[in-house]
Amino acid sequence: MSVTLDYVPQLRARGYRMTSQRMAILRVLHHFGGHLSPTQVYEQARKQLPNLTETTVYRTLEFLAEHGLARSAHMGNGHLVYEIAQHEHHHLICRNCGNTVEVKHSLLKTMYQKLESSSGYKLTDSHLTFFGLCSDCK
Amino acid sequence: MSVTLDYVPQLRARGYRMTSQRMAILRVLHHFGGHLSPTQVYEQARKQLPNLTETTVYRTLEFLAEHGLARSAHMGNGHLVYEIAQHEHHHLICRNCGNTVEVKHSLLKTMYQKLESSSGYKLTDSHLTFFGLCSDCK
DNA sequence: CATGCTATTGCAAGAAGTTGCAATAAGGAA
DNA sequence: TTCCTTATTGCAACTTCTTGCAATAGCATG
Ligand SMILES: [Mn+2]
Ligand SMILES: [Mn+2]
Ligand SMILES: [Zn+2]
Ligand SMILES: [Zn+2]
Repeated sequence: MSVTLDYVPQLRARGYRMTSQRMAILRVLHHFGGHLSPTQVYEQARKQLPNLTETTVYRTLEFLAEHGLARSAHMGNGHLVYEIAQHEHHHLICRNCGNTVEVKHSLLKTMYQKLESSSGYKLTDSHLTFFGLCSDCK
Repeated sequence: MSVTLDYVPQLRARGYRMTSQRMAILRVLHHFGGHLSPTQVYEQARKQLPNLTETTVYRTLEFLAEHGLARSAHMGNGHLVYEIAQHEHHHLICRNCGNTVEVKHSLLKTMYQKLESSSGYKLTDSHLTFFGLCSDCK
């Protein structure tokens, strides 16, 4: 069965609706797997839904991220990219050559706990971007 | 002596120049202390330098961050803010009420080391933004 | 299946951020 | 001081992102 239908109950339960626009965008994110910019999502999703607008893409991506169906990340230039929400992970990018490595969340787990107990906050996000110099560039 | 002049040798050594635009922007960042959006920097700096353009502000802020005189941070909406580079710190923001707390870098130190040894990267950045729910909101 | 409520979308206008290029002005050298 | 190189800026055109509002369409209810 269609991947996107799995999300319907999640939305309904919170009073939201599944629309053709949301389905198309979820399908794009799910199929591509990696990070996509709003414009890239727009280009892809438009193939399925020609009268989709960029406005809706921006609003939908933000909506999906807010409700845990997608994750956003900034890749250094101040622009957000999005991906389908799956396993928790982070990114490490070389400032010089742009090479990127995925970071397991388990590496940050104890730090997250320290942060939570010292601040009283409950951390919700696990999709950070770190910057550094890779072994070749440093 | 003027704060901004202290930066001159740092720039010269790398082949860059100190300009009235850079001075004005550094003065604004230094005087304000906290995070400012490019537009806010523009508004302030323009008081000293009426024919400054927004283009130059964007390019200058990026330049200053790239060379360690300023730090950038994204505050959740995908937009960058800037501040003068001083002590290393991070931020923790409540997704619900927007309340923010400063996080000491020392809390992340051992995690940074783990990350470095497991990835082979040398981490350059210490100005992250974490998201969560504050004690009132969670 | 028809109706009504309201979440969601598209449109239009505007704000924010980017880029190429020619003119300007730091600042090293003579 | 004057000259010269080239880093830096301003301008104009463009792309990306945001917002208010009226029209549309999910979907719950009867
Ligand atoms: Mn990711
Ligand atoms: Mn900060
Ligand atoms: Zn590298
Ligand atoms: Zn809160």
